[in-house]
Formats: sequence, structure tokens, C-alpha cells
Amino acid sequence: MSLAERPSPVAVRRAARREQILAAAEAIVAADGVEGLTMRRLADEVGMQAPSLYKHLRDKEEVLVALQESALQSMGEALAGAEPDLGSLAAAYRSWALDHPALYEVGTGLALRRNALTPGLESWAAEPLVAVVGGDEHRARAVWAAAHGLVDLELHDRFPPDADLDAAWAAMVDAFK
Amino acid sequence: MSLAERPSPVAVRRAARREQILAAAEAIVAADGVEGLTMRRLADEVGMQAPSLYKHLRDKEEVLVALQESALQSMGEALAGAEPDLGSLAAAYRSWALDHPALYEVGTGLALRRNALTPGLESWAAEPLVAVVGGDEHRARAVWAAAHGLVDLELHDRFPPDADLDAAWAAMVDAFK
DNA sequence: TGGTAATGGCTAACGATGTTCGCTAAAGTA
DNA sequence: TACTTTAGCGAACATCGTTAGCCATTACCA
Repeated sequence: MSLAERPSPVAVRRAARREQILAAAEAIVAADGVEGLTMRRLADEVGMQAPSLYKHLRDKEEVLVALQESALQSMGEALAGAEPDLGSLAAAYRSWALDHPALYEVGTGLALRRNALTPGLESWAAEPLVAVVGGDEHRARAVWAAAHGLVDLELHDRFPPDADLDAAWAAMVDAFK
Repeated sequence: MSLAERPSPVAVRRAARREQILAAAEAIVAADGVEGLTMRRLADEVGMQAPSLYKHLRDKEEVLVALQESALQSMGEALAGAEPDLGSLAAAYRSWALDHPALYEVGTGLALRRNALTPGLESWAAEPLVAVVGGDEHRARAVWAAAHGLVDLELHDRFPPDADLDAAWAAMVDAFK
């Protein structure tokens, strides 16, 4: 850190305000889902008027992209903390998603804005999975997709109410073992 | 069909109007995606004003549910027409989805309104898949989810641009073979 | 230290959205 | 023919994301 690069106090405050807004956005989404996230509601939560948000953010999409990044980050940590076998990873994936259903939706339901995302975050999050299938990227994508599909369908209530989802997950893990 | 059950001409016209509206809705979604489907736009397409739509439909959600049903129907037909092996079914699934991306989104992205749906449609559509995995319902759900996950991630641009998705599909099919 | 520029709030407002209301003319029915 | 139902209409409302314009405070610099 050279002197020239030291961030000015004003920049620090600016960044802190932005973080505060994004944290509030995440809280709203966690509490009330994506459809609960409104610019006015968000502004309210941080104690300002909606138009003032635009002094800190370009538009609502920027909020969603930030949430997407946050989701990827948190999910990646959950996967990294799991035992390095397919069953444990699958379980970690599923429980993270069920614990953060709305954030999961934001994280995976929006088209990925690659250039807006921290470079490498994506592959970093997927890394434990790639490792566990022996480095075969195609297989890794198939497993990832299977897990995502199971979660997505479960979250959207697409399985019959009496479906044994534990068994479905087991079947998936078994297939890729 | 007894005499008493024969639908009156007025009921027939009513139903036809409704069908016309839903067909227009499907066309709009196919052309411009779900976000292009607006009540005013829809009304315009069938030559009326937006409020008049509510003489035929309860609300916009009813339109979406109808589209969901239509998607399930069309997709089920595509699957039923495929060769009864996993590779062919997977290919049929994928190409239907890629041919109808927006309809696919409506069909699978919304929470399923089971009670609003034609009973049995769901399991009918899934039938070819269940058959090909030998009747094991858990395995069938895992395969279904894997296919859905692959399509969903592809449609949302979640795979790296240079990813070989044919290979990913092959890996999935191979795993469940 | 005083003057100037940038920052970060505000209110008002716009256009688009889904939807409700009340009216009316036509169609169907007795 | 008289009544009721139907299916359209325009006006309007609340909510949404967002823009414009204004203003006080803050930061910076001669």
C-alpha cells in the first residue's frame, strides 16, 4: 500500500454506505424473497429516500449483481468446508440452498453477468466439486447441474408432495459415484 | 354427451376467446420472453383494451398457469416422440428447451400450481423418463433434475462460454446409464 | 480562513405495470 | 317486447424503477 493508494476517508465512508445498502438488500431478500426487494423498501431500511440510493448505485440490477456475487461467495465457502466426497458436497450444496432459498434464486436464477463479477469467483466456488470428480470438467458440470436441478425443482415445489427427495439425492450421488 | 351437457353457443364463443388470448400470450412469450408479456400488450394483440382481459381471466397469473400447462403438454409430447433410451430422451429434452427457451422458463421457473393444473399431466409428461430408468422413481427424479439443471444453467448463461455442453450432457447420460 | 466545488440527501414527478370501477351497447332469453 | 347478462370501453389507482432539480453540508485549496 503506497501513500498514493491509501483510500481517502471520504472514499471509505462512501464504500461503507454502499456496503450497508447491500447488506440491507441481502437481509430483505432473506426475509421476504426477491419480490420483497424494492428500491423504496431498501431505502427505507437504510434510512433514506429511494432516489438517494442512486447516488450509491447505478440501478437495481447492480444490487442484484452484488447479491449474486455474495451468494456465490457464501455458497463457495459452504462447499469448501464440506468433506471432500461427493455425498458430503451434495449435502452441503442442498442445505446451503435450503437455508438461503431466496439468495439461491438470485444467485442462480439471474443470467450471470460475468464481466461484473469478481474474476475467478465462479471457478473458485466450483473447485471442490471439480476436485471430487477427479478433475473431469464435463462430469463436474453434469454433477453441478444435477445438484442445481434438484434444488431448483425442490424450491419451486415441482416434486410431488410425497416425493422422497433424500432418495432422489442419493440416486444422483450414486449415479456419479 | 347428453343434450343437457351440450355447451351453449355463447359458452363456445367465450371459450374460443379465452383460447385466442392464451395463444396470443404464448406467441408474445415466444417472441419477447416472459418480461415482454404485459396485460396491455396482450390486450393489444387480441384487439381489446387491457381491462377487458379481466372479463376472460382472473389475473395475469392465470395466464401464466395456462402457459405452464401448455409448456408441460408440448414438452411431454416431445419426450413421448423420442426413442426410448436415455440418450435420445436427454437430447429431446434439451432441444425442446432450447427451441422454446421462454416457454421453458415459464413452465419450470414458476412454482407449480398443482391444483390449477390438469391432474395427471405432470406424471404423464415424465412417464417416458420413468420408463427408461426402469421404473425407479428416485432415479427418475435425479435424471429429470439433472436434465433440468443442465438446461437451466445453459439458458441462464451460467456455463463458461467455451464449455463443451455436449460433453457435459454426455457425462450426465453416461452417469445414469 | 474564505471561497468554491463536490457530495449526498431531499421532493416532485414520469412512465410502465397490474388491476378495479362504473358505464354502455349489444346479445341472449323469457 | 322487456329484461338480464355479457363484453367491451375509458378513467383511475397503487406500486414500481428511475430522473430531474434543488439544497445543505462537507471537503479541498489559494
